[in-house]
Amino acid sequence: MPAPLSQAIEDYLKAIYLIAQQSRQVTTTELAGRLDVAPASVTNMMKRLARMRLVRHTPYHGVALTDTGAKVALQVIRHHRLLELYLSRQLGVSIDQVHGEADRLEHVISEELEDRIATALGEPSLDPHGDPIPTKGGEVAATGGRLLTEAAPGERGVITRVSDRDARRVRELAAAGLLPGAEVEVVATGPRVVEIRVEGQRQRISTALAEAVYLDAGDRAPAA
Amino acid sequence: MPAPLSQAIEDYLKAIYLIAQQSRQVTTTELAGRLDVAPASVTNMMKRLARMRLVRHTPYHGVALTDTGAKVALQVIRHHRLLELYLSRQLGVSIDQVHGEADRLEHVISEELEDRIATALGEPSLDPHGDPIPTKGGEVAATGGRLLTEAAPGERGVITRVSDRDARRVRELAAAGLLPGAEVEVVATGPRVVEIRVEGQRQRISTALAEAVYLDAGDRAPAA
DNA sequence: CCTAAGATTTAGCCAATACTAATTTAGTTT
DNA sequence: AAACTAAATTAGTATTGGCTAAATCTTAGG
Repeated sequence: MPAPLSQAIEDYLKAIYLIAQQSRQVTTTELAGRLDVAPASVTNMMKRLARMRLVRHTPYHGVALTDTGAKVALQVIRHHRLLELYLSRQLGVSIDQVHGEADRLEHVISEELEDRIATALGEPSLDPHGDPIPTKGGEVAATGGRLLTEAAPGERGVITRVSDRDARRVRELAAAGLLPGAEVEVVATGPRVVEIRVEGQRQRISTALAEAVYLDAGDRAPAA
Repeated sequence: MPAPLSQAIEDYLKAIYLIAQQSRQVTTTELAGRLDVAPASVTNMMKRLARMRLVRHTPYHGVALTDTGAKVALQVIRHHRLLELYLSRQLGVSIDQVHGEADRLEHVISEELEDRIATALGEPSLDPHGDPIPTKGGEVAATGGRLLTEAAPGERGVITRVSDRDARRVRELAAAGLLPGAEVEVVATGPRVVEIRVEGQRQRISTALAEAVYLDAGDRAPAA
């Protein structure tokens, strides 16, 4: 079997995967920002990962995961999301904290523990933020849905996903009742603020916050 | 707050604590053996830990934890034993595997998660091997009990503790029904083999195996 | 009381992973 | 097309934590 990969390597691969989902280019700076590391450190690591055939690196033009690299990334993401759900559901860890906790645990759980957690949760397919949990084989369900900020006034839908990147933002979303499953109707949109109705309650939230919320592909028109 | 200590440092402190429980001297070689590391590496680390005031190091004569060092060690051991119990009880991880799993998890769980685990378990005081779980304040119950190998034929007692150092040995103990709570009667002792009755069943086990088993301070004489 | 064996430490080295500062490249602007 | 800017890379350095080989200390036996 191959030598186990370091936590640092797993973090880089995960970050590359997640960035690649949103932009066609995975740049050095983007990675550096995401990992809170100097750009030079990223370049360094990219050369190492390329030598290990975990990424393909075109100097000055970004990196992409190889198949092997993607496998690793998906396995780490599976750990992460299973742990998030487990911590939330079985141990009552609050939704804004599960991400940070899982970021550390994801690197140290065994295959066996991963299986037991998945079984205990009933082989779930979504984490508490609505992100899909990759299968052991590395398949991931597509994440559909439209941005709350891109819905027109009058539209309504059910929240399917919220970004888990920043714990504070998640805490604010939770406080506003904006978590997966909640029903939202857009009342009015402005450049800085969005007015919505959540589970009957009228609310105004900042556009920044609303940008972390995704709705299902549901009705464009309000129900009668 | 102080910078968080590395996993390596935590491992050294834990090992020093555990060795100190059994021998008055904590030697370089003993540590090297326990941590599976070269003796020179231990010396190196001892100097570092001494500079950090986590241990007192008398060159050529061993180390001892400072109060600060002992606090850290006990906190790590608390994590370890809570996790062992949690994994065993809530996730069904087998008793010979919990130790290895906990060895990795112990370094990454937050204070908050520690608390939630302790609460979920009802603030337990013993781990699955019968080792006491230190309190948050760093108190540890004394581990009494006599070695199974030192009991005379005819004596009986309840197993209070088994060594968890080697997974294979624990697996053998589990297979023989020799886990904390089991009632044992010593039938005969020899240099290589011990004959016992466990929960009614006659068994012969190697002395090496029996050396990992501790009985309560109970009856020296067999019940009528 | 001296010496050899065994334990410990020292010296010098390496890999992983990060940093800053300096340089180079790519892409855009005039 | 020259020049500028932003991004990326290179060069050189530090720290952590490990290693081997060589030197040194402790201690038990003779």
